[in-house]
Amino acid sequence: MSTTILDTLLAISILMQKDLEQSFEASGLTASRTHLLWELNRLGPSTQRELADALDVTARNVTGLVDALEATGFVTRGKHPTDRRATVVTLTDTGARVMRAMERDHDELSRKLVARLSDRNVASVESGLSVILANLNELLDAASSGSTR
Amino acid sequence: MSTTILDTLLAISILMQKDLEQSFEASGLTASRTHLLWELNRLGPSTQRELADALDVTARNVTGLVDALEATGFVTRGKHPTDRRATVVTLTDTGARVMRAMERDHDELSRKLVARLSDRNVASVESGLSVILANLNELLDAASSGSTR
DNA sequence: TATTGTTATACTCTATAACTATA
DNA sequence: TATAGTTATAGAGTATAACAATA
Repeated sequence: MSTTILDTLLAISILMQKDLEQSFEASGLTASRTHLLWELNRLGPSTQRELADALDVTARNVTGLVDALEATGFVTRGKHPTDRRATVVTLTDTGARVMRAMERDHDELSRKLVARLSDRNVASVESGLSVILANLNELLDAASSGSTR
Repeated sequence: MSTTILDTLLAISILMQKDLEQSFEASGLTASRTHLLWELNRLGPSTQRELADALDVTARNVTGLVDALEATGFVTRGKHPTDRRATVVTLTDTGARVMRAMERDHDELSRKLVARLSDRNVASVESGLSVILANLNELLDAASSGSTR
């Protein structure tokens, strides 16, 4: 039996992760901490609760990640203007600089990924992958509604 | 700027992992333990050293995974016929049954993934992904030879 | 009463280093 | 000497539960 699209996609997943790791390991970051920084960069200054929701992890988990990122100088904790329970997490200059570098790496990977593919091929892969993504979303929706029923 | 192939592939990676998790979480397995079982199923009865190499983790790590899988009845440890230092890990009947179910889930996902795609589209996505996979391999080879230099 | 974030505790995965038994 | 696997130790990520401060 030949290799399927699923197997190729799984192989691609592993290699993409390895490639992205090289971006953040050089900065002394881990995958989870980078993920938090990525969301923080996307959302702008956020409470830990907002980050917990964005990352889909517990509040306790965010406390640990922010502790580590604060200790290593990537983010700072500040007071929330109106809610005295909440903490506002903000990128430091270092954090913002690292995120800009990461965005550049991301864009570069994006380009290199489709090297040796014609524009027409890129378009057909793009549309095919959109269908696959939609299929996956449907599968997971069906599964979760099934198990919740 | 529109969504790129990289972003779509990253989204697909996450959903594929979520879908596959449902296969093994129901059996009380974790991702790492499932990965070990998957390799063991592929290789047949193996020493822990062979598993460590296949999974690209340390020997210590395999000790822990095999401890857990042995305790929960998925594998057994046996003597190596000629090397008295080595341990041979084998799937139990339960382990083998779970792996057959996992293979069925894998095949089913493989089919459902490309639902609503014509055969011709599947072929063009398949060939496009092969090129992308090759591009990634080249990128990582270049990076590792660069950092080893 | 509900929410935000922390402390307390525990489990899994992972790694390095030192060690035992064997090769 | 080298290898297979274990013990010892440590760090990261994750989770649940109890709690204090605040809403």
